[in-house]
Amino acid sequence: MSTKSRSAGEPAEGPEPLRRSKEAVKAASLAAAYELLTEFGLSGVSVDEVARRSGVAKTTIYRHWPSRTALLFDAVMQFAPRLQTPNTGSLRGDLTSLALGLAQRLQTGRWSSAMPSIVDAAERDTEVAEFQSRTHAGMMSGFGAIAARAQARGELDQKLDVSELTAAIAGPLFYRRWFSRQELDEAFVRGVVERALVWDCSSHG
Amino acid sequence: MSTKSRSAGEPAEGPEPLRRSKEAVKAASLAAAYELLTEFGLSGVSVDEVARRSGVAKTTIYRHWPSRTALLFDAVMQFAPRLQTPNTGSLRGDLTSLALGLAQRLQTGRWSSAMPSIVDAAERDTEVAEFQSRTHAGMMSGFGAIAARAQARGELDQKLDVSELTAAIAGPLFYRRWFSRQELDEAFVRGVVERALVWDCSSHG
DNA sequence: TATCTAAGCTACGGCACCGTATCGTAGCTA
DNA sequence: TAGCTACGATACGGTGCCGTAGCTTAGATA
Repeated sequence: MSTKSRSAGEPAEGPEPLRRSKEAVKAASLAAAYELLTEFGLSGVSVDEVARRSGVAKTTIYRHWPSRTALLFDAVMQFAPRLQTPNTGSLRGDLTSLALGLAQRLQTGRWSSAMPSIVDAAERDTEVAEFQSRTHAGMMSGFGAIAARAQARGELDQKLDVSELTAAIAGPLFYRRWFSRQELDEAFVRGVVERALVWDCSSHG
Repeated sequence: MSTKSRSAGEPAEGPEPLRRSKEAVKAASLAAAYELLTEFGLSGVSVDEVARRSGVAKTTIYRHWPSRTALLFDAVMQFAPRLQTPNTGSLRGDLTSLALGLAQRLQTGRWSSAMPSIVDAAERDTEVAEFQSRTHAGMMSGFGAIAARAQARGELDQKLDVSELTAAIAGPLFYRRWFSRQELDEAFVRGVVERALVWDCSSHG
């Protein structure tokens, strides 16, 4: 009821400054919003609740963001994950590594729990839809990088449509995670990658 | 302000019976709920709005369903679509037809607009999750039927995992519809099916 | 020490929603 | 005609939310 937080993040116990700096306040608000987002989805992020969790006064939050939506955008932006692009030297190795990383994120990442609510919002709000498209493209850019390298090595057909390759691999993973709700084990992921490789390498030649 | 509706569906203008039968009232409520669901997603279905749209008094709605959630379940159940299983005589023909039908539904079906909100709800409510799994399995049962026939004809490896085949085809379609937000043209759909066939037929032999 | 910036608190008006209570009444059936 | 069933209208209590107002005060800076 009295001891307030210390810096970005949870309400800690240090009796430090009862008043936080502008930056600390913004960070704490965003952290709480992020937390709520992953826990309850977009609709679970209310300004009142962010204020409660962060220990930042609601009025203060409104001094930093003009509306709930603005805060939400900032929070989503902040943690939009980007898959890091592996470089194993072979197309098969790269794709397998990337796919396994993606599967990992899908299963354990807190982001994957917030995703459906964003997709849902995008369904009826064009601004969100554009934002989501952009963010998503960024997240999946690893596929493009990998394909480009493979093409440079002559390992992959020059005129292959990267977006098809991406859909062929990410699609089945996403499908299992959110639609059929089956397990995403390593065998499945490797199978998906092999399927994509069979097509791209042998069937075109 | 005064003239009420006629039967199941929209508030029509005929000054017909101001009081509808028990059945008509239930049908009208469900129809309105369905409409709101496809238009605004799960969270857009409020009892007040259902009452407004259907012309059924809120009190009456509560006489038929104990809670908003119960009404929602009924409404979702009612229209959960089931892809009809084609029978063209060949595996390629069947899968292509099924996939094209699915793509069609994804792009034009009102159901596809409600889906993300259900997935989102399933993310944090196990009851919804189970419901969704079941419904989804039913919707995708066509793949199993097709595969079984192909296996009986010896066109398909007996030990193929149908769920992998389903994921390989439905996955990329869903992915494009909701995640990458790209167009789902016929060429893409056919490509996805070919990819699946290449694997299942040649690579195993 | 004086000043100024920005955080904190309490409270509010407005709205949408859930679920219930109360009363009135249409229309069927005995 | 009497009575029963189920719908309709209004209203309410309670909650959660958005965004704002008014005021206080900590802490950095000049």
